[in-house]
Amino acid sequence: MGRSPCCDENGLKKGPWTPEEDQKLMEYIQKHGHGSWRALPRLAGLNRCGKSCRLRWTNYLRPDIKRGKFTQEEEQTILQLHSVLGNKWSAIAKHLPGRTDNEIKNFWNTHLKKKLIQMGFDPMTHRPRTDFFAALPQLIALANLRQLVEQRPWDDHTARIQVEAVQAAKLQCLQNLLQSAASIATSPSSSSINTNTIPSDLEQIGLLSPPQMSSLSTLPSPSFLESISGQDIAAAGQLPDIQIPSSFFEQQPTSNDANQHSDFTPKSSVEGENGTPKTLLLSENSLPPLTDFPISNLGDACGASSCDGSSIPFPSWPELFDEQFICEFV
DNA sequence: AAGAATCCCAACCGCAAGTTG
DNA sequence: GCAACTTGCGGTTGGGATTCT
Repeated sequence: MGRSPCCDENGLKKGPWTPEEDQKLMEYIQKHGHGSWRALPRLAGLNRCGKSCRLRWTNYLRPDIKRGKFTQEEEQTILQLHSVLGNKWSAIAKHLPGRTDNEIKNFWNTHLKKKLIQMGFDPMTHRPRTDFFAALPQLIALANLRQLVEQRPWDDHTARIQVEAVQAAKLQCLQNLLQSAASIATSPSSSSINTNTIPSDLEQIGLLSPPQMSSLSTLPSPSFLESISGQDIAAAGQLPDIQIPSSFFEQQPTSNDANQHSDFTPKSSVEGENGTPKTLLLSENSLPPLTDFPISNLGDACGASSCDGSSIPFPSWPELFDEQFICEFV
C-alpha cells in the first residue's frame, strides 16, 4: 500500500498537455501498449509522471472515447445509475460506452445535479428536498425582524405579515417548481425526447412512473438492476427509491405543440390500469402530485442536505397550498 | 466596450485497494 | 505477514470560455 510517489518527483511537468506530448503518448501506447504507467513517461520520452499520462490517455486520448454532448438517453442512464450506485463514477461509466468517469462526474456536477436541485430533488437521494420548507420559519422570522427594525409597534398587522411571509414563500416555491419544469422543458438538450416516444426499455428501468407514483418514478425494475453487476449493487447497499420526476425529461412543446397547448402544462406519463402508458395532462388548476412522498423509509438512503434531522416532513399539496392560495396564484 | 460573474472541464491531489517480491 | 510499488477512484481546483451587467 502507500501513496504513489510519482507525482511528488521534482522536475516533472504539470498542467495542460501540449499537442506534441499527446502525439508522443499516443504513438507510444499504440506501438507498445501502456504497460507500466510508471515506466511509460521515460520510455515515451515524456517529462510527466505516469499518473498524469494514464489520466491523459484514459480521459482524453483513448481512441474509443465518445466526445460531445451527452444524449438524452445517456443523461437518463446516468440519473438512473446514480440513484442506485451513488457517486460510483467508474461503475456508471462502465454502462456508458465511450464515456469516462471523469466526464460523467463533470456532467453530473455541472448539469444533472443542478437540474435535480432546480426540480426540488435532493441530488444525493433523488428524493424531494425538504430544505426549502424547513426555511419557512426563517422567512417568517425575517418578516418579524423587519418589523422590529422598522420600530413599528406590534399590532394587528403582525399576524398578517406572518401570513404574507408564508404566502410569499409558498408562491416562490410554486414558481420555482413551475420555472424548473419550464426551464427543463425548454432546454436544448431535452428537445429530442417526447413522452409518447420514450422507448419501452426506459419504462422498464423505472424512468416512467407507475400509477401510484404519478409524476414520480420508483424503484428500477429487476431487469435494470440485473444489468448492473452484483458487486455494484452490493457496494450501493440498500437500494433507494428512485424518484426522478418524469417531467425531468420532457420536451418543450414544438411550435405545433405550442399551438395546441399555448400555456405550458407539465405532463406526467403514467400507466393505465392495464399497464399501458398514458399521458396525464395537468390542467391549469392542477398541481404536480407530491403527496406520495415516501416518508416511511426516508432515513435509509439519506444525503446530508435533507436528512440531517433538521428537516421537516414534506407536506402534502393540500396542506401546503390551500385552494384559496392556488386560486390567487393562478 | 469592458469588467464582473458564472460556467465548464481538463487536470491534479490524496486516499485506498490490489499486486508483487 | 509485511512493505514497497502500482493502479484506480472520487473530490477538488485552476483557468479559459462564455454570459451578464
